[in-house]
Amino acid sequence: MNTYCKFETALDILIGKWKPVILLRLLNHGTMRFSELQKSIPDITKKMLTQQLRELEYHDIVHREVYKEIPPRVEYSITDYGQRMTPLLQAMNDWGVQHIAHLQELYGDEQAE
Amino acid sequence: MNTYCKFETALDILIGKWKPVILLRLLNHGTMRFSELQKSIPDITKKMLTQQLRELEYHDIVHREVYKEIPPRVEYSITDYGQRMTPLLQAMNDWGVQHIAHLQELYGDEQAE
DNA sequence: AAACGTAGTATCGAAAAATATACCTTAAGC
DNA sequence: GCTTAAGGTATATTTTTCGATACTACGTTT
Repeated sequence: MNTYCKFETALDILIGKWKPVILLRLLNHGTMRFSELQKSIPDITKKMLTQQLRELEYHDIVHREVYKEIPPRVEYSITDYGQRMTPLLQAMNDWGVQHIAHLQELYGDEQAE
Repeated sequence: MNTYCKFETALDILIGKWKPVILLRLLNHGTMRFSELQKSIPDITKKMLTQQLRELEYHDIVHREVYKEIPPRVEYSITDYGQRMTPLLQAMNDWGVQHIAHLQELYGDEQAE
């Protein structure tokens, strides 16, 4: 690890209020259409959902399949490339779980941060 | 990985324009005093540096050692606990490097995102 | 011909985050 | 008794992100 470091790249595609949730939904669920995603994520607006999905699509993490039907149907799924990211997500998750316990140890219940 | 997922925790302590850089400086350099950090990070303001250091300190990633001298001296370093985070940072970094190459492949040089 | 359903886009504004600027404190040195 | 340097705090302003609302397109149903 030197002065030129790119772990921010991984952050970039993960940050934002909604990206983690969207990713989780798609990872657990396989393929989902827009409306399913929206229903499964309370309080997300169409605008946010679209925006975040487009960003994930740009990064080749999410695939967008449009069916030329009326009413329209658009299905989202994790790409093969995106799947290759799951070990990292898992590692981050494990660290996070561990860290919450660590904070607990340090500060007790005073407020769960 | 299920519906209850905490990889956001790892994100939390890493996000922000400056935290990654600060972490890197301290990881590469060992112990640094405030002014050294500030000099080594172009354009960061005192306020930002202080704020980010305090957050890292709260999470037990950074240690702050105050010397009661005049003029004051305060040295920052990565805690032992913080060191245990480096494999994760490394993994994120590796993924990031790889991902930049992937984007290159997909979109060419059109603009480096 | 009006209403419906799906998957959006467009516009505006509020809230949160980042940045800039000025000021404070301490004791030693001039 | 003013200046200097370290390590800040306080306050204001700019920038970015997020959200609320309204609108579009198009076939199908009523």
